[in-house]
Amino acid sequence: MQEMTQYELFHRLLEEMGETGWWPAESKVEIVVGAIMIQNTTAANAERAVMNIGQATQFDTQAILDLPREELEVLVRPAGFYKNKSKAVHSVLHWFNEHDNDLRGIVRKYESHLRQELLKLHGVGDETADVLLLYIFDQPVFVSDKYAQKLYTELGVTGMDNYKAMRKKVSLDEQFTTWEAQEFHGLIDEFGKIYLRGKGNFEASFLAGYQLKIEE
DNA sequence: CTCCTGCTAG
DNA sequence: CTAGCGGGAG
Repeated sequence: MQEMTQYELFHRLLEEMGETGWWPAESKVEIVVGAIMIQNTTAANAERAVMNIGQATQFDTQAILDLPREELEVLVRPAGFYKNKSKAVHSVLHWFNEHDNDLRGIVRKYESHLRQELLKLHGVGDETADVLLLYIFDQPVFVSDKYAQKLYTELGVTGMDNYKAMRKKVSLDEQFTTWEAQEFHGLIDEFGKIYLRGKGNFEASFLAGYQLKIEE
């Protein structure tokens, strides 16, 4: 059993798999839309809905907000949960609009309360809030999605069962830059798609036999 | 805890 | 045919 820190894990993943370029999107609005579409859905289904919305609106905030609810729902449909996700897209973009789409201004205004503010938006829960902090507001946070929970559990970290316990236990090592934190999440998910789906796959991976050391 | 929804890998 | 997705709300 070899021990490694989160930062060492990040570099190991990067060496083995290469840059992921996460979050793959051409604009912040597309990232917001994608972050909501992906909720409990496969990437292929989410991508269809993202493309639908892009074709209809070019990811223009006002164009999306101007869509009648039923039209937006039709575009979202392939990603599933179309009513909730349509509301979620609307609530987040409407909130951005109220702040003149000034993302830096939002960060300055809310500072350390930003996460709590995001959680108030309909359709934004723990994970999506962290995804937005990481890819929209460029803050180096750890996103504990299902793959991260599975990976950390495989690496011997206990108490990964629910988000709050996890957030209390796992925070990124200080040395992570925002870009590294963004890549880290992408790498964990790309790793997860390959090695954390069926059983026995992890044992066959390049991370088998490692223990993750979490700093207190 | 249950429900929300579409899609596909197995 | 069902299990399970890069979750969230009530």
